[in-house]
Amino acid sequence: MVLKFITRNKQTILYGISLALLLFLLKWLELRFIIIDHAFEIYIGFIALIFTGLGIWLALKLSRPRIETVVIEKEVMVEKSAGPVPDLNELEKLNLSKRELEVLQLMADGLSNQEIADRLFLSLNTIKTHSLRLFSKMDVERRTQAVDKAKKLNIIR
Amino acid sequence: MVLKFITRNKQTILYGISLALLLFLLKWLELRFIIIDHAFEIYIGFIALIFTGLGIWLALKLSRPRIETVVIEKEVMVEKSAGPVPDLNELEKLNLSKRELEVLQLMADGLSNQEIADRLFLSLNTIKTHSLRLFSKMDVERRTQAVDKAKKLNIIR
DNA sequence: ATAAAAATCACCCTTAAGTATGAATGAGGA
DNA sequence: TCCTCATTCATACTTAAGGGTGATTTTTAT
Repeated sequence: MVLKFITRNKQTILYGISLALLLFLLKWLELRFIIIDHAFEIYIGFIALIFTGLGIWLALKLSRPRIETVVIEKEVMVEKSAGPVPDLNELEKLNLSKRELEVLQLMADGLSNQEIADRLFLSLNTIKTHSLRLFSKMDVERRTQAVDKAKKLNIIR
Repeated sequence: MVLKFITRNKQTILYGISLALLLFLLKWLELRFIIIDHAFEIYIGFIALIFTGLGIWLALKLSRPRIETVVIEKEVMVEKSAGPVPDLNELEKLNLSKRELEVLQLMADGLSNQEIADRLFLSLNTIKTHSLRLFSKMDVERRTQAVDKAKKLNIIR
């Protein structure tokens, strides 16, 4: 019972002990500097202890428990929207060339620029230019964004 | 040995040190106010305030927050297709942690590491480590591959 | 209580990706 | 024919991503 209390409040007890030690230190310093008034020191220490306790009590009483919200997503099946294929319209709007679309598809398959270059028997620099024009036309900045957008528009598989 | 003690009781020691600083401050103020004279009530009030604050701080630091679990059901639209959903099995095989999955999802949305870090209030380095572990677990080398694979396994939307 | 796993962050280094600019070539339309 | 555009490639630069190692802290499970 007592042991359990001790283990559970280990830190608080340690705090109390260190406080005691500090008061002793203060006492020692008091002697050193010959600035006296025992009653005053003790009084102050007492006040400090009491109000620390008050603070702790206040905090424990007033603090609202942290609420962890667990969101359970309930899946609801819904028909895949937008009908069969909004492909062609969107694709033409973007005005991508054959090569650019090819590069885009390979990007979506997770290939690096070098791998795309090897696959298409092109230079790495060429792939870079294609991808830059591609990003520009699709109004994105990264291949990951391009792939995401392209998939959402259904212009690639 | 000593080092271990220090690391283990770091918090308590920090409390002790800050308390010591506080007491020194009070000592100094005491000298000041004694010279000014008859500011006793103010002094006491000051101490009371400070130690109440200290107590509150201590309590908030030391007390483990009570956690209330609130379950909210949230309906989410899901595409009907995607076949028989090999989700959970595959997902568990990969043994991804919550964070890793979160990072993966944000990668799939085309965010850069920096943007993911900002979104999750984490360091860029943290995102890097998460993504490295992720790539390792998924047996891929690039974010684009990871996203592609994850989508094929239906472990992300 | 203690071990294990998850999560966080740092530092350093290498490689890939992205940016800017310029230029040559070839096919097809005006 | 002349012009446009797609395609190809280069050089040089900046930034982001990937990779390795180690440390601390928090959470979880035993």
